[in-house]
Amino acid sequence: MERPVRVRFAPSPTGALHIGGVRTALYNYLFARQHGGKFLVRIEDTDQERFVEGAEEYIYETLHWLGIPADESSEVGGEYAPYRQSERKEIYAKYIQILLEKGHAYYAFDTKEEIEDLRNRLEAAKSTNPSYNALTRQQMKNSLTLPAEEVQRRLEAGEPHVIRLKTPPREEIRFHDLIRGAQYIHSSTLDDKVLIKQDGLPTYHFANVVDDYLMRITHVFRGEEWLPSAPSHILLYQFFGWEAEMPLFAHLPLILAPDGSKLSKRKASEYGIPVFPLFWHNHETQEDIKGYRENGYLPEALINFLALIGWNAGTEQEIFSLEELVPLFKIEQIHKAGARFDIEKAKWYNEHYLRHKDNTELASLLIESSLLTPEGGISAELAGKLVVLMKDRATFPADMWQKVPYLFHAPTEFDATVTGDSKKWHDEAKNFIKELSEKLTDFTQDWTAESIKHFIHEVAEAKALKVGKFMQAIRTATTGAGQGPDLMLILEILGKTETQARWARVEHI
RNA sequence: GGUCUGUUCGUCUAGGGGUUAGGACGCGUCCCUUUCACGGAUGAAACACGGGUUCGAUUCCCGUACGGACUACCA
Repeated sequence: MERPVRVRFAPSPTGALHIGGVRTALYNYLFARQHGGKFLVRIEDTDQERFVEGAEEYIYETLHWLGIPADESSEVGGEYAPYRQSERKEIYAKYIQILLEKGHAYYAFDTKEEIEDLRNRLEAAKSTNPSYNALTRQQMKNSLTLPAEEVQRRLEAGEPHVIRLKTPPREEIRFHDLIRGAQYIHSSTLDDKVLIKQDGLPTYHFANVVDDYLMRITHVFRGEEWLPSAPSHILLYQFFGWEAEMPLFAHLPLILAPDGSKLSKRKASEYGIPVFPLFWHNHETQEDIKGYRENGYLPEALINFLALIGWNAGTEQEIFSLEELVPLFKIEQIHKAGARFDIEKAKWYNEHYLRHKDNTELASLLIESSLLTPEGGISAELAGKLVVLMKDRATFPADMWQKVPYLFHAPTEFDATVTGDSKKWHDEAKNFIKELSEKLTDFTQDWTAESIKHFIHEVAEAKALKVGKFMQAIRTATTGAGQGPDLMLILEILGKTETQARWARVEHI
């Protein structure tokens, strides 16, 4: 009875993948790996009107970037191909026939206007279930109410129609959700879902059940938004006689905006939260939107952060690699309530992984982050030094050069909390800096942080002065900022000539 | 409106009939440090409300309030 675990991530290529979808994919991946099963990606492209060019490639690029690729997909193929629903049309046609023959589905010829009329009437009458359902279908134009000959005639004449699920009027539907436990829903609250649309393609409700069955899916992880329609899916499994092979369901809590509402694109940008994993160009609005990757988030940080939204190992551990997550992930530990997105914590994870990253790797990330900017083409040598200088004070790779503009341009403004403070900025300090610049002419050693430090100390000692008293003044005169990373390393990066020039200018500050 | 679903520090969460209700992010203070940051230490900060059940409820039950999802020939 134990079947090999097979889970699927079933995104719809209607635009860039949403961050919530990324988490769903991650949970699917973790579960599959843990059980030595298969993780598949099935493209749910049955809505031709909403199809967006490039969206499918985007999904795969995201999974590759995060290191959670699919075992079977429309990209790599697999035993149960095709994995694109638009290519499975005949399969659905065959299976809907079974339902039709068994009397669990029926043809409906109603126009959109007629359906809208029905809803308006029912709402006006304060119906508790104002929909096309087991009760109201009696008043509509369908193969249940029309004479068989007329149905036949309409079908042969090619009249537009849909095929609907014949929901039983009074039946308790029960199923077990792995996260929420036992679910009981009365069929009288359901509607007769459209299974096959007028264009001949199936709706999600139908395609998803048929495909999950055919692809031997054992567990369905999907967003909470599917919970209300799950009973209709259960009905489908029952009508097909597939209960024994029905997958177990786990409806994941939603990821919410900081204010507790749905994390929409608009809401997200309002709070400075990226919603997309990668860069996305919206052809409709001509909008370019940066993703987590372009913002400088590391994949391991995103994975760790996402995994902990709505799930917890039950320990006090906060840092998990993908590999660590695999054996630990438990459905029972998935939270029921929606979780608000906390960008500060995401940044903290990024800082953590940044600090633990290999310097060479960081240097190439840094260079990459500068490529399309005026500073572009930061040399490997400079990048290496910047990493040492800035690793501990950066949230994103680009911070390592963006937070030190004075390394690229001499400052024109100087921190007034220093230059305006007579205890920190006085003639003695200015004279000392001036002297440093003059003495630098005779400096012949290698220009390194170490030798520079030695030099400054020597000059100070010769005059019986304490260096500490001038350090902040030197820093401000050099960088314009009263605070920052290691000054000696900054001077080393600046080079002797530039350092001397900046120091020489001290009297004009 | 209806159906479903949820509610522990500001946020993510652990816990579960008797606990000083634990951790993390963020915030405050201190230490380290030439500054800042890192790091370390430390502090403030929560069981939505009302009824039960019970010797005892934050924990179990029922309501209330407040969220959220769904209510398409979209997924």
